[in-house]
This record gives sequence, C-alpha cells and structure tokens, in this order.
Amino acid sequence: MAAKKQHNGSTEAQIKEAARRVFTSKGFAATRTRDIAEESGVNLALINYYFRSKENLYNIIMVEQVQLFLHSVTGILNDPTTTLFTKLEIAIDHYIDMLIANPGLPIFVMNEVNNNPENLVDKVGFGNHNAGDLFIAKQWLEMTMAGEIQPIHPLHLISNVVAMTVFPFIAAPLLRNRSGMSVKEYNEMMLQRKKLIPHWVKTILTTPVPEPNKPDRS
Amino acid sequence: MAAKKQHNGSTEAQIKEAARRVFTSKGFAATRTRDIAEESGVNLALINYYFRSKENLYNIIMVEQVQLFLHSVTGILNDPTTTLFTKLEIAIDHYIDMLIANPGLPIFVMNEVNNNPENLVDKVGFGNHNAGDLFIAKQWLEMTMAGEIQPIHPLHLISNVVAMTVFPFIAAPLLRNRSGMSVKEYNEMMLQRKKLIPHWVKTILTTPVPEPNKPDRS
DNA sequence: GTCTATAGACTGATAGAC
DNA sequence: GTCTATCAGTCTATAGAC
Repeated sequence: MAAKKQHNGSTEAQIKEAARRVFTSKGFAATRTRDIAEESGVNLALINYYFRSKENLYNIIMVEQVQLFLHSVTGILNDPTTTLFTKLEIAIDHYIDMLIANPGLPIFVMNEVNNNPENLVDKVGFGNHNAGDLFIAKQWLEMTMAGEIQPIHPLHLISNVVAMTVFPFIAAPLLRNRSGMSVKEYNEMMLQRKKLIPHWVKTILTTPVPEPNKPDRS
Repeated sequence: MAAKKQHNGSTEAQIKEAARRVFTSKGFAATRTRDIAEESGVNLALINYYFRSKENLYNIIMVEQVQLFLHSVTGILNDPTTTLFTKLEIAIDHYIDMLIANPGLPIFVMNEVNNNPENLVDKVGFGNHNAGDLFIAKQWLEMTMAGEIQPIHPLHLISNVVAMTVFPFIAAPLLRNRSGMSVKEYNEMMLQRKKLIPHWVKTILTTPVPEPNKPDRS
C-alpha cells in the first residue's frame, strides 16, 4: 500500500502479463522492450534480468496463447462420453466465452501459424493427429454409415464450425464498423451464436447435399 | 536482354510488386527496406527515390490490398439485377478464385483492420454504409416478409458467408497440418466449397430457427 | 536514374552502482 | 532485485559522385 507503485503479483508476473498484452496486440516485430517496460511499470533492465531476451519472453507468451486457443479447439473433439452434437454445443458455448474474454487471441494465433508454422510442432507440440482425432473420426464414420449425417469431408465441417465461431472476432472491427454496433451490442450477437452455430451445423449436416450437375429439387 | 539484370517493367513497378509481396507476408514492422531492395533486385536508395519513405510505400500497398479484399466483399451485395441467392453463388465463385491466387491477402487485411481501424475510413474510404447495403437490406426485408427466409439478423448471415469463405485461407497452415493435406489437395477442397457454401447458406436461411427455451422438435 | 557511403535515430542488451 | 548509463548493432533516409 505504501510502496511507490501498487502492483499485483511479483515483478516477473507483471512483466509477463504486460508482455502478453503488448505482444498479442502488436506482434513481435512492432513491440519494443521499452513498450513492455512501460506497460508493466518496471525498469527496462529487469525484462532482460528475468527473461534473458525479448525473443525468449515472446516464445513463452506465444506457446501459452497458442495452447489456450488450440486446447479449446481440440477439446471440441476429445470427450468420448458425449454425442457429436452435444460436444459441439458445449464446446462452442465455452469457446465463445473465452473469445469474448480474449478477443485479440485469434488474430495473434493466426499470425503465428502463418509466419512460423514450424513452431506449431517444435514449440507447441501440436502434431498431425492425436487420440481425440481418432475417436471423433470413428464417431463421424458411424453416423455417416447410419445415414444420420451427410457424407461430406470432416474438414469441411471443422472449417465451418471454427470459422463461424472464431472469424467474427478476427473481423470484428470490420463487421462492427459496417453494422454500426457498439462493442456491447456486438458481444451480445456473439452470445446469440452459442445457440445458432450448433443449430446451423446440425442443419448443414442433416440436409441432403445436392448432386453435382443436378439442379437442387428438394 | 543485354542488361545487367533482366526485369519486367519499370524500376518503380518492380519495387512496388516486391513491396507487396514482402509487406503482405511479414507486415510493416518486420519488413526492412533492405528486404524490399533484395526482393526487387534494385538498389536500396532507389526505394526512397521513388517512394520517399517506407511508410508511404506501405500505405500505397495497403490501400490497394484492402480494396482488393473489400470490393469483392461489397461486390457480393451490390448487383441489383440478381436474386440474393444468385449473387451469393456468383460472388463466392469469384472470391474463392481470388483467394487461391492471393492466399496471404485475408490475414494481411485482418491485421490492418485490427491494428489501424481508422485507416479503413481515412485512407481506404470504407464508410459505414453505401448504396449496395441499402439495396441488399431492402431485398433481405422483402424475402423475410414473404417468409422465404428465416428472420435472423443479416450480420449473422454476412459473418457466416465471409467466415466460411475466407477463414479456411487464414487458418490454412493449421487445418492443412491437421489433415495432412498438400497445398494442391487443400485448394481442391476450397474449389468444392464454391458449390457447398451457397448450398449451406441456403439451407441455413430456409430451415426454421428453434425458439429459445424450447426443445428443437422438428 | 543509379550507385556508394554515411548520417542520425532507435533498439536490445548489459555493466556496474546501490 | 532494481536502477542509471551506455554500448554495439541495426535501421531508415539522404548526400553526393557518376
């Protein structure tokens, strides 16, 4: 209370939290160590004292942020106790809450994924396939065989689900500008999507896909 | 032919094209004027001779790229001679071709939109509304009144269309890694989406939305 | 128009006092 | 652990020769 400046947590934690904010909003190259020093309220030299280098600090932040983003995505697929549609509803519900709390996360992760795709495997440990993938593939196949869902490539579904959930946060400044909404109004629309996206996905999966070169006469 | 180096077009055009490639793949901060000099094969000093400053060159590239991205989006809405569904089909078809030719465009534009949203209005001249918006709003309202489409907020539809079309290009490294596809195979899936996205959108728009707090018994 | 050389400013990192 | 002072390297931009 009587200290020069009031902070939460240790100096190291303050730097890390400030670095997360600055790195995720400006990226590695546009961020100066002086920005992080100012944002955290600590002396410039302490950043190197605690984290050795700007690059090292960035990698720590980056791995944590990418994992936060991806674990929720793979979490969509990993629970073996629920049906495909149920795990979709639960996952999207939690995911939209997480995105409202971290609106800058998707664009940061997408940049990292595009600029340094090798880090996905090397630093984050995000390999080609995992147990969750195999399970969801089995579940998917069974439903397709039973005729409960349309025979489309799972990547199309995954793309659509993640796109409809995540993209409105990436393009928020564009879509909000276009519709003249406030941040609060926009977030309320995102909350509506918790119910709408699972409904749309279910609709897509259960409506017959038109044959190529045939008019759609349903 | 007998010149020291063989180039296409004028020095100025070479610099500009190289700058487009480097800026769109690395962003403003991570790009050095030396990178552009090397990429274009011209002397470092000529960049300032032709474009005065790195920032000025960036702004020229940025405005062109954002317009390339946005004109196709607003072009979805602007043709008064076609139905809603038809203009959707045509626009998505052309847009996916453009994205396959410019896969790095969406992430570049999304970064600009997130980091400098004021440039949308100040430099690109992308205002809140235009004639096309008013027309599509009228068309939308008529179809809703006639019961031809579900009464959902147009922003949900726009978000979904743009998301399903654009997001697979933003998340390409992630989704490709996950599915173990080659670039060629991935692009073929994008071409499939030319037919699939309009079909999905039509399905979404014509399937009744479940009432809140009521179980979906269709 | 094109080149070399360099000015002038900024950045990441550290030495050394406290 | 925290601070000040500063170094060494890099960057954009330009002066001036050709």
